[in-house]
Amino acid sequence: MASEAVQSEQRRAKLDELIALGVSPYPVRFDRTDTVSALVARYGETSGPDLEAARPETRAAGRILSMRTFGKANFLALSDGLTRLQVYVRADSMPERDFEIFKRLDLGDTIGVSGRMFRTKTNELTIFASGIEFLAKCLLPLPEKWHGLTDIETRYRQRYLDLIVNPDSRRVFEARAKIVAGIRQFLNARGFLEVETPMMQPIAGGALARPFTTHHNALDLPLYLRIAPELYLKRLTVGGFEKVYEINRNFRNEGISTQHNPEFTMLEFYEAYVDYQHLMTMTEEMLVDVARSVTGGAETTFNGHQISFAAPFRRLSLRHAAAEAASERLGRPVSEADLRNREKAAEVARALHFEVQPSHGAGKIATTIFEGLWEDQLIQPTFVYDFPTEVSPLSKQKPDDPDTVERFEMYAGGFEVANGFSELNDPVEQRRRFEDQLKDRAAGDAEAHQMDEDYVRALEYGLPPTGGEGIGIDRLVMLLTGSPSIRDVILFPLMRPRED
RNA sequence: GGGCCCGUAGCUCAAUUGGCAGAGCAGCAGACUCUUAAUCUGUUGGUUGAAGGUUCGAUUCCUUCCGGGCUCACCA
Repeated sequence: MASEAVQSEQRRAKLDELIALGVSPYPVRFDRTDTVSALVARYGETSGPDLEAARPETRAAGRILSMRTFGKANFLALSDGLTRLQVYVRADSMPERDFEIFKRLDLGDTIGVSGRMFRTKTNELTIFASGIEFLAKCLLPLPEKWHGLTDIETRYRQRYLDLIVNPDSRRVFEARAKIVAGIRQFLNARGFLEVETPMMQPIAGGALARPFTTHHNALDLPLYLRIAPELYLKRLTVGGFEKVYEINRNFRNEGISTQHNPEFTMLEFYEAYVDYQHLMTMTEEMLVDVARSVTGGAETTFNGHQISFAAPFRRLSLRHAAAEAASERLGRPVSEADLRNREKAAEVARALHFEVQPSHGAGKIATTIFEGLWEDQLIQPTFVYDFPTEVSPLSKQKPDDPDTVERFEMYAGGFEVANGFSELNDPVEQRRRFEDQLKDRAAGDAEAHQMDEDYVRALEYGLPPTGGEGIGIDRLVMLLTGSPSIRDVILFPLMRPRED
């Protein structure tokens, strides 16, 4: 029998044999002199004769990912997770005890190898083993060596297995780390201060979304997992931190899709004395900088599209673009003025088969039309700017147009990546906007903003003119790594628990 | 939450119109002193996601449930 349970039994039996030989089954440490990656980096270009002359000694460790045995001459592939290196094992070149260990090894076991570097007859860089130490047992059979692990569900549920056998998966998460590091470097170099603000908040503000709820026992206090750090970061700008940012998790109790995970990572940054125009320029600089650090250039391939982060990004005025697309779709003229008129805008939306709720004003309807007609076509990085005030409770109005705010969203790959605006810093107007939100809330909109008295008070102390922006890190990583699902760029995406 | 699709050995996949559940890898036993998905000989391994139903007979058809994928809605 060789079901999984039986194979596991067989592996355990080999471990018991090692114990009987006096081998420690789970030793505490192995003093390696080099990682496998370091050895390949150092000797990857060194010729066989040069290695024979130098005979460099090493102690390396890793997981066995393949074995080819020939009785007396044996080869195995040792991996440090990042790189593979061949090990040559022969009975007459190591203590008998070490060869007894070797004979009882399974694919997936972790070992330490001491020996010297050389090249085989086929010129492959190899450790000529003079000793083997057993370091950890793999009690379960690994996925197949050639096809790897392709089952999507298993890859997400058992990410460790995915990482062992699928190097491409590992590369995505290495790229993710580079992207985040690149963003920090970019902001730090410009004098931004990284801060941490509450994940648990008495009022879930800063965005329009349903929160997760929790409870603090000692204080008997209902709390929300934050949906955004925005209102806390702006309090810090009131406090005199003129350039702040935070890279951390947000939690939104909404649907799961290829572009949504209930917890996701967001960069938010705020800079005093700048407006949304400045933010757009800065975003172009940041993204091309980060793209270069990951892909080597400004280009990436996503869902079969070649995407370029080279500046300048396309710019579309929301109402203008919505009117233009609606005109084209309906075959009759629709003007921006029409989209500012509630009745006319609603009529256009219905003609386009978009849902219009009684509580929706002209601004919400114009935004719905825009998103419905444009969003999935915005493959190249595009700034959509000048949003209706109605859908932007925290943004500052344009000086000459109170129905429009200085706000933009950046789209790429067919979805929203960033959202930024000139911050509303008039406490009277902010209170009025919150009150509008409360009306929506009373009308049943669970995503409408709550009143935050302390935030209004902070504004009363005076927030300087400030620009602020959020960038969805997961989505940016999707674009820069060519990953079609957000679950491919989150190590442990949320899954429904499975009964084992 | 709605619609469509998927679930067969540890892994990757087959199975004709409803007619004996199979292969490769891994495993096990053996051969082999430079292999590269090593090769060769032999061999183990299945509650076909679960429970019902139709049928002489179900991996196959039907129902329900479980898990997943895509998509729509919500949203970032």
